[in-house]
Amino acid sequence: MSSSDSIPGLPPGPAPRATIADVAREAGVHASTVSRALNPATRGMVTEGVAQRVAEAAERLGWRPSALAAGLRTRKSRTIGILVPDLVNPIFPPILHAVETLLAGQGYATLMANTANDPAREALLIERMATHLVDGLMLASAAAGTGALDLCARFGIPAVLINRRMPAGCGATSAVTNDDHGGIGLAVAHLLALGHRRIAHLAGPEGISTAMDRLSGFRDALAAQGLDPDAAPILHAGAYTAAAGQAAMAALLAGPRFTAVAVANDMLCLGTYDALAAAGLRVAADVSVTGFNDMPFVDRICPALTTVRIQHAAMGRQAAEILLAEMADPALPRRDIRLVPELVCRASTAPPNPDAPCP
Amino acid sequence: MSSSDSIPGLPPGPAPRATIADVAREAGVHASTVSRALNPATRGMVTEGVAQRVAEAAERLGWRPSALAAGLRTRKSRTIGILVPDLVNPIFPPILHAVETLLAGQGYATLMANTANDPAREALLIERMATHLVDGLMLASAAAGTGALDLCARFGIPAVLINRRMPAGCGATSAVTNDDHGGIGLAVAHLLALGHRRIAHLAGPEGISTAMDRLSGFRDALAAQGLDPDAAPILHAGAYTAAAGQAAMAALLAGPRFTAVAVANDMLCLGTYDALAAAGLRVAADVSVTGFNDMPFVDRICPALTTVRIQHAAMGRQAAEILLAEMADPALPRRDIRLVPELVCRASTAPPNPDAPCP
DNA sequence: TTGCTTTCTGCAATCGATTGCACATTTCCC
DNA sequence: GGGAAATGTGCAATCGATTGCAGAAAGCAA
Repeated sequence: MSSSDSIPGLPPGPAPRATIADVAREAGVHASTVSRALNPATRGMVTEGVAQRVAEAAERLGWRPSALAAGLRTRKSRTIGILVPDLVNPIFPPILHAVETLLAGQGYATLMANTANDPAREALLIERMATHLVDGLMLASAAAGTGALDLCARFGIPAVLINRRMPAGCGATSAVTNDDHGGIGLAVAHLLALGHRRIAHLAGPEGISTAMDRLSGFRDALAAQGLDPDAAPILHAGAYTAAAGQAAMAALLAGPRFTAVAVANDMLCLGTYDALAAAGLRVAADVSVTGFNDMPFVDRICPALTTVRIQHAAMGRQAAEILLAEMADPALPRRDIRLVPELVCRASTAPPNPDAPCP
Repeated sequence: MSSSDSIPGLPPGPAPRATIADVAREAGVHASTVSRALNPATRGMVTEGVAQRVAEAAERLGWRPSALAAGLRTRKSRTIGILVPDLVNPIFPPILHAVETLLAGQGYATLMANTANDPAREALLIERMATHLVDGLMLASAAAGTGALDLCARFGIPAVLINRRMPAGCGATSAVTNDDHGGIGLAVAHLLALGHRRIAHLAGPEGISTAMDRLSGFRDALAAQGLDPDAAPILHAGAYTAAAGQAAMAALLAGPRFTAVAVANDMLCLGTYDALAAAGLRVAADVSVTGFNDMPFVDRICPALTTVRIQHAAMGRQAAEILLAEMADPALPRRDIRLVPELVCRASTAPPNPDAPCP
């Protein structure tokens, strides 16, 4: 039944793959004709009957194109690389999924790699992607001070940024990100509307655009309401992880009092919940918490998180489309897409509680 | 500053990549010598001084190997493919992460693709992986009746299965899975110990080994305590999704009464929670629920899920190691690794409540 | 110095598909 | 019916690295 049965008298192992030359022999034409007949783009250069014969021969021999051989000649691998900073953060799988689906539909394979937020590892991975001759690269790992884009430029690899931008003036690369500045404004407006006046900000790691934009958005949103941003407790977490969030929140709690905190990212919120619990404070009842990303499952945690929803799938899709377009025509102007987020109100926010215990 | 500055008088765009021939010219030796000097494995065939000179020339020209050209000749792409059934299910990212990390350490790139549980799509993706000449394939998407392994055999691609096995007698392929049969037994034993006697099973989709093994494990665990498995309410969900879990749980609730349910997978538990809430029943207090996988974040849902923890990272790591070993020596005997799971008791289970409302 | 290894390097073929160019048909038009 | 244009195929070079084989150089013994 299995096609791997070995034929007696022949060496074991699968039959060597048929090449275009085998197909040519089988069909009684030249290899170049086979190539033209089998490639949809050049199929028209060949007589209908010949194309038919070649297709049948190829089918009979079980011929499969070799992306390596074709790529060597055409200098295209039909492969796209994507670098994510932290695969285990659940905001990335939906993005990755959208990217992979769109690219697969266009016949591209996706080389995925995880930088673990490590610039050295990122550089190594970009080199390896270059070695594999990826036709384009999607970077979800952008951060200030890494030479990622320089590397891409040196290798001549078209690139787009996802989710994170580069600091301004860092060369022209298209990016698809969220309106982080405006998004955090939604959260702050919501807290203000609930009556909060002493609002803290648990910011993301410095050097990452999402952190910086949300921080400035936070300050601007306060200022717009006549509040003094410099009076607000603000602290940067060391990383976008629950553990870093817990540590930073504990530190915030040790400072001046506040009744609500706008957190830069949902992952940090998980730690924030832990820190509040450890301090004997209840989320919402004592301290309101807002997140950012609406990552999967935060609607099911306790209490369900009020957060700023971003468009995961649209982000991946658009970035992939832009990359393909720029690969086809490198002269295309670079684009800077900001997807608009929306606030999702759940149970982690409430009006300020004057009786809240002081930690 | 940027290395992509174009030199006046030269055509724009990045400089064409240096080839081994360029390095040879620069170093004053033959291309074959360059190849030997630059390849760690053959480095010894060349005089120290020459190797030095070649290395410097390569450095100066910014030479990068072309995996395509090398692969064409050696028939190895230094690329491994991995097929997951549903990237958005959070049990896969940790597995993927472990695989990617281990493979990257060995110099392999990882081609990732999502089958969306669709056998046709899976076949297409395997073909594409073959086109890209992957050196090996990791399948987390195994299901009965798909020709995935036949395809791999036909293309001569070494493969290992992760998380899901093939039905018995389906050819020899190494697999790294959980002891699903024993794992669900832990959950059932826990429920029995709490005093439950009428225990239902919300099973996974038919045809998937995890579902079938957990089902038989559930029945055997009941039988071992002298309970009649045929009396237990059992229903298969249509897919490993929250929505399918909710639908199946609603259907179970319409049947004979039970005080606890052992659910085949954490994703289904999310839907189970929803269905119970819709029926006016409280998790734990009215109906105890156990899951399987201990996927990320189920410790933070409400109430925290009692579940069977599997070894995500170890699974990915071991599977990758086995694949590499079998690639190096195809004659190696096939292995069938079962990782042992453990029960994690949280808040979704409690002694049976005689006063629970009847839905 | 001769003769025989041992070491190192160069030569050229090779992997499999693509493509510019040339040649051979066929078609068309006057 | 002859010449020009259009169309279809074959030829051979090419992409960039690897590797079996052969020859040159160096080392060593006699």
